[in-house]
Amino acid sequence: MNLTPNLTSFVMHFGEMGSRWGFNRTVGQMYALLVISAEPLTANDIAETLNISRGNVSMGLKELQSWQLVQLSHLPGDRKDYFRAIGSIWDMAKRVMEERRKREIDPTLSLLRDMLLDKPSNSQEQHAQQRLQEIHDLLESVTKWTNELQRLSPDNLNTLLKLSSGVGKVLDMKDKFIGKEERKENR
Amino acid sequence: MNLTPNLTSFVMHFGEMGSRWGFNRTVGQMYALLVISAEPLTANDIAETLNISRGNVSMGLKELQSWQLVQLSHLPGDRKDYFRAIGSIWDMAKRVMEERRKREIDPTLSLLRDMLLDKPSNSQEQHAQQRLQEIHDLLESVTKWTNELQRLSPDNLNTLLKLSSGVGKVLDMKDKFIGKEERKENR
DNA sequence: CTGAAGTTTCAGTAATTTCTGAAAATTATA
DNA sequence: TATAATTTTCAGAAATTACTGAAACTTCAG
Repeated sequence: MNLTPNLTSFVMHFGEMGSRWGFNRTVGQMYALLVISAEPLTANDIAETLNISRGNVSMGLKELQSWQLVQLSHLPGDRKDYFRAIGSIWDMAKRVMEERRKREIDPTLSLLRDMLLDKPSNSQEQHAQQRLQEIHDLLESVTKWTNELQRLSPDNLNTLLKLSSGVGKVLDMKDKFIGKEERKENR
Repeated sequence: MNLTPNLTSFVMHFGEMGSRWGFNRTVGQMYALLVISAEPLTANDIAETLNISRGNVSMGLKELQSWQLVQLSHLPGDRKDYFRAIGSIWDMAKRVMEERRKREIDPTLSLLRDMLLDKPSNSQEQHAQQRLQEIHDLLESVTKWTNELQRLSPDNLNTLLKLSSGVGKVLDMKDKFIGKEERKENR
């Protein structure tokens, strides 16, 4: 398959970004290609279009499938495996968030839980535990919140994002009007 | 400086996680160490405690300063540079979010804006542009929303997180009660 | 100005991650 | 069952990223 220069540059860019989003360059390229492609593609199509090895494509597709971003399908009378991107772009964002939470937050949270069970054995640990507690609470809030997001439909996610920025403004107002003393109590 | 085994394992763990959060292993370790330490530390303290080279510490501190997570301070009558973690843990979360948005979202958003200005030159581009538009809109929403978050105090951030999960439930209810037809119109 | 105390830089090396491609495995067809 | 079509695996090569440590630089005190 041949891409226009514009689309090629998008695919390449997405590859670079991919590495920041948790998958490697070629996996990013592969996903971008599948997203913009109108029809499902075979692994060979992908390898050819992106100039990467067949083996690499196979591994990349496996990863994209494990992220549930890509789906295998078959054409009648054709033995080859065809792949296409599944879900809306919001679904993909949710998947990425969830995956990142698993990798980036969950392990730390569980380590922190364990550490906070131990009584601090000296003043160094005493001070450290306060800090750890703060981190723990933060991560726990974020986890709860992302769980919540997972359950929402794309429509509702959109609504929520918009509501949130409004609420942010309201909370700001509250701060402006309520006296310092009262605010201190809430800390 | 000598850490208890517990704290050592936390620092090491944070190092591993660091690489997933956008900075490398030793930078993560350095930050963890500074966060749990009651007093500011010198670059030498850090190098010794973590068993890493002095040069590496220097580079790492520079990076942490650029993220505005660590601050240089001086002790009276002492020429050495002391460093400490600044801000609450929420401030650090905000910084990480902002930094990641800059690296992970902004460049893609600006590429997409440019691409969407071009008229699609054939049916392949036609289809692709629809997809790109969706991605663009998503990224733009997320950007607006993170800008909003940046402005909130830790207190209000907390409140907002809690509110959001409530709102999520309400939106769910709406979906349950409103008939399918009506929902379709909103798509 | 000199040198001691401290910090930064950066070329080279080490460690890690990604990619290739040939061989092995799988699956369908005749 | 044999064989042809296709996919997967994985050892090693290539590319990337992180780290070291010696040399260069900065700053200050005498």
